[in-house]
Amino acid sequence: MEGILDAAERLVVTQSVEELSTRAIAQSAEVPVASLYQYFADKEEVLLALIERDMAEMDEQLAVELTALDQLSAEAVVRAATEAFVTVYHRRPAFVEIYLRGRGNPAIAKFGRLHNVRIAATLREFLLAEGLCTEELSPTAVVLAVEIGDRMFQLAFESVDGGDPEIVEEGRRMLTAYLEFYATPLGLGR
Amino acid sequence: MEGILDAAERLVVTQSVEELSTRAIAQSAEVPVASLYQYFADKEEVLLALIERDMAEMDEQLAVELTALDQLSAEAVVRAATEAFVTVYHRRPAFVEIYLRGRGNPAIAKFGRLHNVRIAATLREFLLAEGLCTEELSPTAVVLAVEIGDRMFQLAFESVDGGDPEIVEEGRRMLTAYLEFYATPLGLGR
Amino acid sequence: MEGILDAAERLVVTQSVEELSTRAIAQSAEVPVASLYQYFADKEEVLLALIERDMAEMDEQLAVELTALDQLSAEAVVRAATEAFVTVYHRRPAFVEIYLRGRGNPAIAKFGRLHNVRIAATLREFLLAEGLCTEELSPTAVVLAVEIGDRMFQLAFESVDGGDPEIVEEGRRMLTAYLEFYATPLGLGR
Amino acid sequence: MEGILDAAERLVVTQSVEELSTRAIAQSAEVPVASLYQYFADKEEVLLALIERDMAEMDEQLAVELTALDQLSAEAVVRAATEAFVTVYHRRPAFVEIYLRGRGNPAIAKFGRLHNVRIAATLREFLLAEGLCTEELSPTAVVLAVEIGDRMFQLAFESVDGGDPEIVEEGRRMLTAYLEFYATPLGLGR
DNA sequence: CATGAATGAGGTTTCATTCAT
DNA sequence: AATGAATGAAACCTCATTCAT
Repeated sequence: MEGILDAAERLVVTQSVEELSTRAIAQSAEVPVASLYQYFADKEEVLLALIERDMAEMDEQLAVELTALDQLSAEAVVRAATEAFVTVYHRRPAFVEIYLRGRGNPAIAKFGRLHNVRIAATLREFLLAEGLCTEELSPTAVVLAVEIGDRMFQLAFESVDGGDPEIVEEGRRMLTAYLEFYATPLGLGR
Repeated sequence: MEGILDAAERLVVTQSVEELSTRAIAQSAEVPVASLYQYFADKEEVLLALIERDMAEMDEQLAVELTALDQLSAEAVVRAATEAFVTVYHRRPAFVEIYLRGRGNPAIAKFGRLHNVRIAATLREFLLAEGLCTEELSPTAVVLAVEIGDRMFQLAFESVDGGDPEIVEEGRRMLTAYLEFYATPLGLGR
Repeated sequence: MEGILDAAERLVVTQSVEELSTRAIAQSAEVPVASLYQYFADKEEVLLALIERDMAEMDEQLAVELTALDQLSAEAVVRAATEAFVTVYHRRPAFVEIYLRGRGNPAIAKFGRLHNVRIAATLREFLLAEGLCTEELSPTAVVLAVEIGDRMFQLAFESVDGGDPEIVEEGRRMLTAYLEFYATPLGLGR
Repeated sequence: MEGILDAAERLVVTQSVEELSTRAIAQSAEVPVASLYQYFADKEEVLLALIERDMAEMDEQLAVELTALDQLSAEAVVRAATEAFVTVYHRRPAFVEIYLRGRGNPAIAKFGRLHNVRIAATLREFLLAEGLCTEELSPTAVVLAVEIGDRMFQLAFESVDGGDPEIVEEGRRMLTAYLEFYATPLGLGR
C-alpha cells in the first residue's frame, strides 16, 4: 500500500497527473493492477492519499516555523510560512506536481482548496492572536494570500529546479506588502 | 475551421479540457473527425488556436484600457489591467476554462506562460514609459505579478460564476501594494 | 451460512442473477468474501442452495394445495397447482428472479428443468391416481405443461408486480383445455 | 459489419448470451475490437442487430405460411404459425440461443416482448378477419399464446437438436385447445 | 478537398477464486 | 474455522490518428 503510493509519487514527477494511469502505477509498484483496488476505491483515491500524506507534513512544518519565530511581524510571518512551503516542496517534488500543477483534476482541486482554507485559518488565527493584524483582515483575504503563495511557488518551481529564489523573494515582498495593509503597528514592526 | 474552434469553445465550458475529445469536437461541429485533421495537426493545435484567438482579444482589450486611462498611477494601471481581464473573461467563458483551469495540459501551460510574459512586457514598458515605476521593477517581477493576477482570477471565477468581486478587489489591493514598492512618486499618485 | 443465502436472496431481487457477485453477497451478509467459500464450493452453489430452499417450499405448497382439493377435476388440479406457484412466488420474490428470469445461467436452467420434471411427475401421478386423466397423458406432456406454466408466470410477473391476474387466468384456461384433452369423464367434471 | 454479426451468430450457438464478449466476437470476426464500435454503440446493439435480422425473416415466414393456408381453422392457423417458427429456428440456430434463451439480458427481453406483441397482433388480426375467432379473444390472450409458443420451442430445442417433434406436437395441441375456446364454428372447423 | 473506415494502444474497473496465516 | 490479502484474467469501451478512396 505504501509501495503503491511511493510508485505513484515516483511517476507523477515524470509524467503529469493526467497522464498517470493505474496500469503504470501498478507496474512501477510491481503489483498487479487488481491489488491497487484492494486499498483504493479508484484512481482518484490514490492521488488524494498521496496529497494527504504530504499535506500533513506541510501542516507540521508550518507549525514548526511559526513556533520558531523569535521576532514577530507581518513580514516575519510571511517569511516563516513561505519557508515552510519551500522546505516541504524541496523534500517532496511529487507534491509540487500533484498539488501545484494537478489542479486540472477536480478532486485534487477541491482537496487543495480545502487545505488552503485550513492553512489560511491557521495563519489568520496566528496573526490576530499575536496582534499583528486587525480584524479587518477577512478570512477570504488570507485564503487569497495562501493561493497566491501557491501560484508563486508554482512559478518558482516551474522555471528552476528547487525553486527560483528571485521569484520567491518577490512573492514574499508582495505578500508582505499586502498583509501590511491590514497590519497593526506591531505587525508593521513598529 | 472557425466552426471547429467554435465547437471546441462550446464544449470546453461544459467539460474540462482533459475530457475534451476530437470525436466530441467533430460531432459538435458537425464535421467528420477526419476533417479536423485537415486544418489542425493534432488535438493540441485546436486548443492552441482557440486560446490564441482569445489572447489576441485580451491583448487588444488591455491596450484599450491602458489608452483610456486619464489619471496615471500604479493603482490605476492595476485596475485597468485587471479590468481588461475581467471584461474578456466575461465575454469568453471558455477562455476561463482553458486558460485558467487547463494548465494541466503542457502545451496550454507553455502557451499561457508565453502570453503572460508578453503581457508583462507590455505592462512593464507602459509603467516605465509613463514614469510610474523605476527600472528596479524587473521583468521577472512583472511576470510574477501577471501570474498572480491569473491565480486571483482563477480563484475568483472558481467560487462565483462571473467572478467573485471581493476576491478581485483584494487581488487588486495586493498587486497595487506590490507595484507601489517599485513606484515613482508619480506612480504612487503623489 | 443461512445469512449468506439470505443476503443473496435479498440482492437478487434488486439486481439480476448475472449481476450478482460474490463480493456483493459477502458484503451484504457482513462476512468476508473468503468465508463464503467455507460453505460453498463456488458462486453457482450459492444460487443452487438458494433455489433449493425455495423449491422445497414450493413442493410442500403444491402438496398442501392438492390435498386440500375437495372437488376433483382437471380444472381444479390446474387451479390448485397454479395457486401453489402464485403463493410461493408472492412469498419469495427472489425466487421469481432466480427461477423465472435466471435461466441464462446454465446451472440454474438445469436445476429448474429437473425441478419441473419432478413437479410434473408428482402432478401426473396425482392425475392418474385420482382417475382424472388417462395413461395417454405422457410424462413429456406434463413436463411441457409445467414449463408452460413457468412461462405464463414469467410473463405475468414481468408486466405486473405480484403477477398480472388476467394472464394467470388465461394461462389456467390454456392448461385446463390442454389437460382436458387427456381427461377421463371424471377429470372433465362429468 | 456483416462479418461481425456473423461472428456473433457463430459464437452464440456455442456459448451462452451472457458469456458472449466483445473480445471474442472481434477475434472471431478477425477485426480489432475497436472496429466493432464503429458500427455498434455497444455490445447490446450487436445482439439486437442480430435478432432483428432473424426477426424480419420470421415475420416473412409467418406471412408466407398464413398465405399458403388452403383450409381455414384455429388448428390450421396454429399449425401454420408454429411451422413458421420451426422453419426459422431450424435455419437459424443462433436465434434459438439469443431469442429463446437469452432473455436474461434486459435488452433482449424487451425486444423479444415487442416482437411477440407484433406477431400476436398479426395473428389476432388474421384470426378475426377470417372469422375464425370472436372478439372475445383479447390481445393479451394472443400474446400469452405466442409466448407460450416460444417456451414450447425452447423446451423442444433444448432436449433435441432440431427440436423434439413430440413436444412441438403437444404444444400445438395445447395452443389449439386454447384458441378453440375463443373460436367461431368456422374456427372449430365446423 | 473531404471523409468513411480502420485500428493499435491503452484506459479503468470487476470478477471469482486461492492461500498463508 | 476464519479471513485479509493477493491476483490472473477478463470485462467493456475510448482515444487520437492514419489512409485509401
